[in-house]
Amino acid sequence: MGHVRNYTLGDVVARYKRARGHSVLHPMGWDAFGLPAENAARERHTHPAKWTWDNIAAMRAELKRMGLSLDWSREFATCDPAYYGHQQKLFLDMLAAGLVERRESWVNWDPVDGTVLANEQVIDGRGWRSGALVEKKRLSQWFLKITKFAPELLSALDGLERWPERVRVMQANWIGRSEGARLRFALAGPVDGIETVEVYTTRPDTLFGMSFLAVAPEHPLAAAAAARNPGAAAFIADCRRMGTSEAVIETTEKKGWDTGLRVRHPFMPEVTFPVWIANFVLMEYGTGAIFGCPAHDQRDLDFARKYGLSVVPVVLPPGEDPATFAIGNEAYVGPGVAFRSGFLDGRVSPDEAKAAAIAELERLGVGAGVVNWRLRDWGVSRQRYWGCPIPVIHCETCGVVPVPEADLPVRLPEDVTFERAGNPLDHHPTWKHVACPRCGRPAQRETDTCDTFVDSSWYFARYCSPHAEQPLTLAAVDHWMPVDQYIGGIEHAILHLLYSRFFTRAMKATGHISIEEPFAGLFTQGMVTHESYRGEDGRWLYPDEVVQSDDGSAVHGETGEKVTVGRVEAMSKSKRNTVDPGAIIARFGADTARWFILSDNPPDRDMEWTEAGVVGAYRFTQRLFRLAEGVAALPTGDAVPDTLSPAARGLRRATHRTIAAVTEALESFAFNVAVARVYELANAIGDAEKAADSADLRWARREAMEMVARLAAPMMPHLAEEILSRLRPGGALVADLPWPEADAALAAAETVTVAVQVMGKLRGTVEVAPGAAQAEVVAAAEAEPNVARALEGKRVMKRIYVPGRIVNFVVSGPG
RNA sequence: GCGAGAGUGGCGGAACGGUAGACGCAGUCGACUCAAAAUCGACCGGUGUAGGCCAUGGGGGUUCGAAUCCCCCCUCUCGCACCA
Repeated sequence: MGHVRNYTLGDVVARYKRARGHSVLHPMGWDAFGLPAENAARERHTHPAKWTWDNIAAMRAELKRMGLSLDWSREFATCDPAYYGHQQKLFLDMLAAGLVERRESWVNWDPVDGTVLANEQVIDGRGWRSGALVEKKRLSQWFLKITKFAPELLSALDGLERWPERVRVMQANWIGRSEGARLRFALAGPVDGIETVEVYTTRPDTLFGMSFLAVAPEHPLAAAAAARNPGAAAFIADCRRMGTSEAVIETTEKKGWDTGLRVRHPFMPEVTFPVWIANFVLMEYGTGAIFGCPAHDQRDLDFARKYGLSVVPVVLPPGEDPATFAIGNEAYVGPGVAFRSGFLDGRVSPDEAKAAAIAELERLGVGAGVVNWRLRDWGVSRQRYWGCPIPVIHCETCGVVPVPEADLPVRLPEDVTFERAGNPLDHHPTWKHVACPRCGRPAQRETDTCDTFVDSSWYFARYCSPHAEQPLTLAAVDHWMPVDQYIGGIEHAILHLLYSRFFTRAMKATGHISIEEPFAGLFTQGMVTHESYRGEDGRWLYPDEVVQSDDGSAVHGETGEKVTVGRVEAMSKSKRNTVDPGAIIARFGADTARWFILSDNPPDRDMEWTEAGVVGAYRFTQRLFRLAEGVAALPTGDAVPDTLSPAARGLRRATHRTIAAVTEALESFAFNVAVARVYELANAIGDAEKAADSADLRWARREAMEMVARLAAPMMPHLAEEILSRLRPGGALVADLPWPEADAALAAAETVTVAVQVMGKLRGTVEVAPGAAQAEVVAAAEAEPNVARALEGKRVMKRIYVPGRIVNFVVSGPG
């Protein structure tokens, strides 16, 4: 249902923009690789390809029934070699351009299943299937060098004006530009030839407040310590069981191990500090080592308190006395003045003191000011079957050799088994054994496949020329790209959208496209949620198994057992709180489903799917149809009226105001408001039915009814056509008509209601002409009886008048 | 833990810093009906006999005026790099 909502929103935009005269490309495709297909294969002994294609067929049928105005001639699936072969070409071009790199990194390893686990497959540190304690394991992996583009991925965010501000902020924080210093601490005595430890810090101004140095468990110095100290080795082994996800690392209890090694302070060579291994220091960020200043960093403080390390404040907050200022359980991270800091004393922290500290580090030749990025390169290797094969060959003589272009696509073998643990591509009997394209000797294919984020990082551009023999054709992408309106869930705010932004740049660098930013406009929609239900034995129940009993409580429709109604949450198969779109369409029709989806709430929020809401939408479709039949039955041939009775003028005003209001609502994605305006106009037509019949009112009713159909058409296209065909037998299709324009003169108000306040409290309202002079409005306001009573005995100090809106009297006096 | 959002009647929600609750759902009463459904009409935040007062998660602040802007707090949601 989440997809159905997403595509319904897109279809409204597509139909609306088409009516506004735009040439709209509204395609559909399938992001079809990934874990779910492999999980299904393991659990149900079906082939991932069959499972995937069956799902695609079912979903395609569903979308077609929704009446989406999609260009199906451009459809493709990412699991089709006709698609992923082009992706392999892109990969090879990026490899040649130096945008791909092979290096080692850590993965979650399930020692029992003998397989790499996704973070979501690690539950409380254990493999989801085997229950074994997960270990970190080092593997050689492929990386796309997104960090090369970090500066422009950040700066270009400013140009994405039609993106939600929060998404831009999240991406900026994710890229994480920071200015700080890299500096080397000399070890008091070298270990295994290691003489210094390099540290990155954003707070060189607090160096004099140092109390320890900490390295990541994966840091070479940690390994050196482990080699001579079993305790350190055990601590590192313990850290290896923590998993690789940052959320886990950050929420796990902070722990450390004192290696016994010591480093000299760069500004105070005679003073040394202990070197700890800490489980919260990330090898991937900065240099994998930090200096700890507990007084001015909360995490360092927690660590120092736990292990009894010194806490020395060196930044004095404004108004504090240097003699008495002390740190309790909260680090001071605000601005101040450096003290107890040697040559930094008296400098303003952080800015001035930072600059001075960096200058000194540079003078001493032990460090430098640097810009650091939080963004890491994108590891795309997956040790899995159901993904795009990475098109390289490993040869003992030639090393890594790209698959020749003529041999693309590298196809997945179909005869694979999921009975064995590990990657089916790796233990396939023949697939990986090939001759080296360069020297002809026996060699092996890469058995890793691509992260599915790669598949979804360029599909939007492929729609421009979906059948081309190259990945993209410049003429087509130059014509269509960038995507004018992209719609997706907020859960994609960072990864998918950032990868796509990077990939577009990488495609430009390899000559496939001429733009940098793939999505000019972005809208993030909320999830679809539903109540969840459980039977007496705690098993989850589907909504259509549950009925209301006579006393209003929920019971099982067949067995009558009591049902516990759980919280409203995102639809998921595991909780069975899903609704089948096909069944809804069969029962109520596509327009009802679309109307409910759009009317329920603002599209960027989560929507709750309710039976009552669907029924309400269905009733409205019936009501519109009845109204239309009533209007269609009126005698035709009335001329455009020259003068209007009050009833007809009122209806025409409502019609033209509705045109303006619906247009504005659609432009701003306020589809629920657009729906409300259509309801209002329908209500006005209903009222007009009861008024005395006259030629001008008949004309106004026809106009109003036609506009209801045309304004609702992007949302309920089928009924709109039906209504218009009755109003204008043999006439145009709504889909072929331009979007209606409001007549400002007809929409104009005859009087406006001005609210009258006394000291900001509403005391009455007055009706005035739209252009009435201030003096006139204020006089009318003062004359209003209730206002006059409130003003009695008071002195009016000030009269505030906002034309057409409000008068506010500021008074003084008793009471 | 860190980053980003959200919070308004019984429910979904509306509201350029200017009459809080448009519109819909549910509900109550009435009409129609033998009856029910459908449909149509009226009512529908709380409280008070009333003038009124109280109400937009909680607490402060800015302003003639705050759901809207600022600060602190609470709750929920999304993301945290191998779910996509």
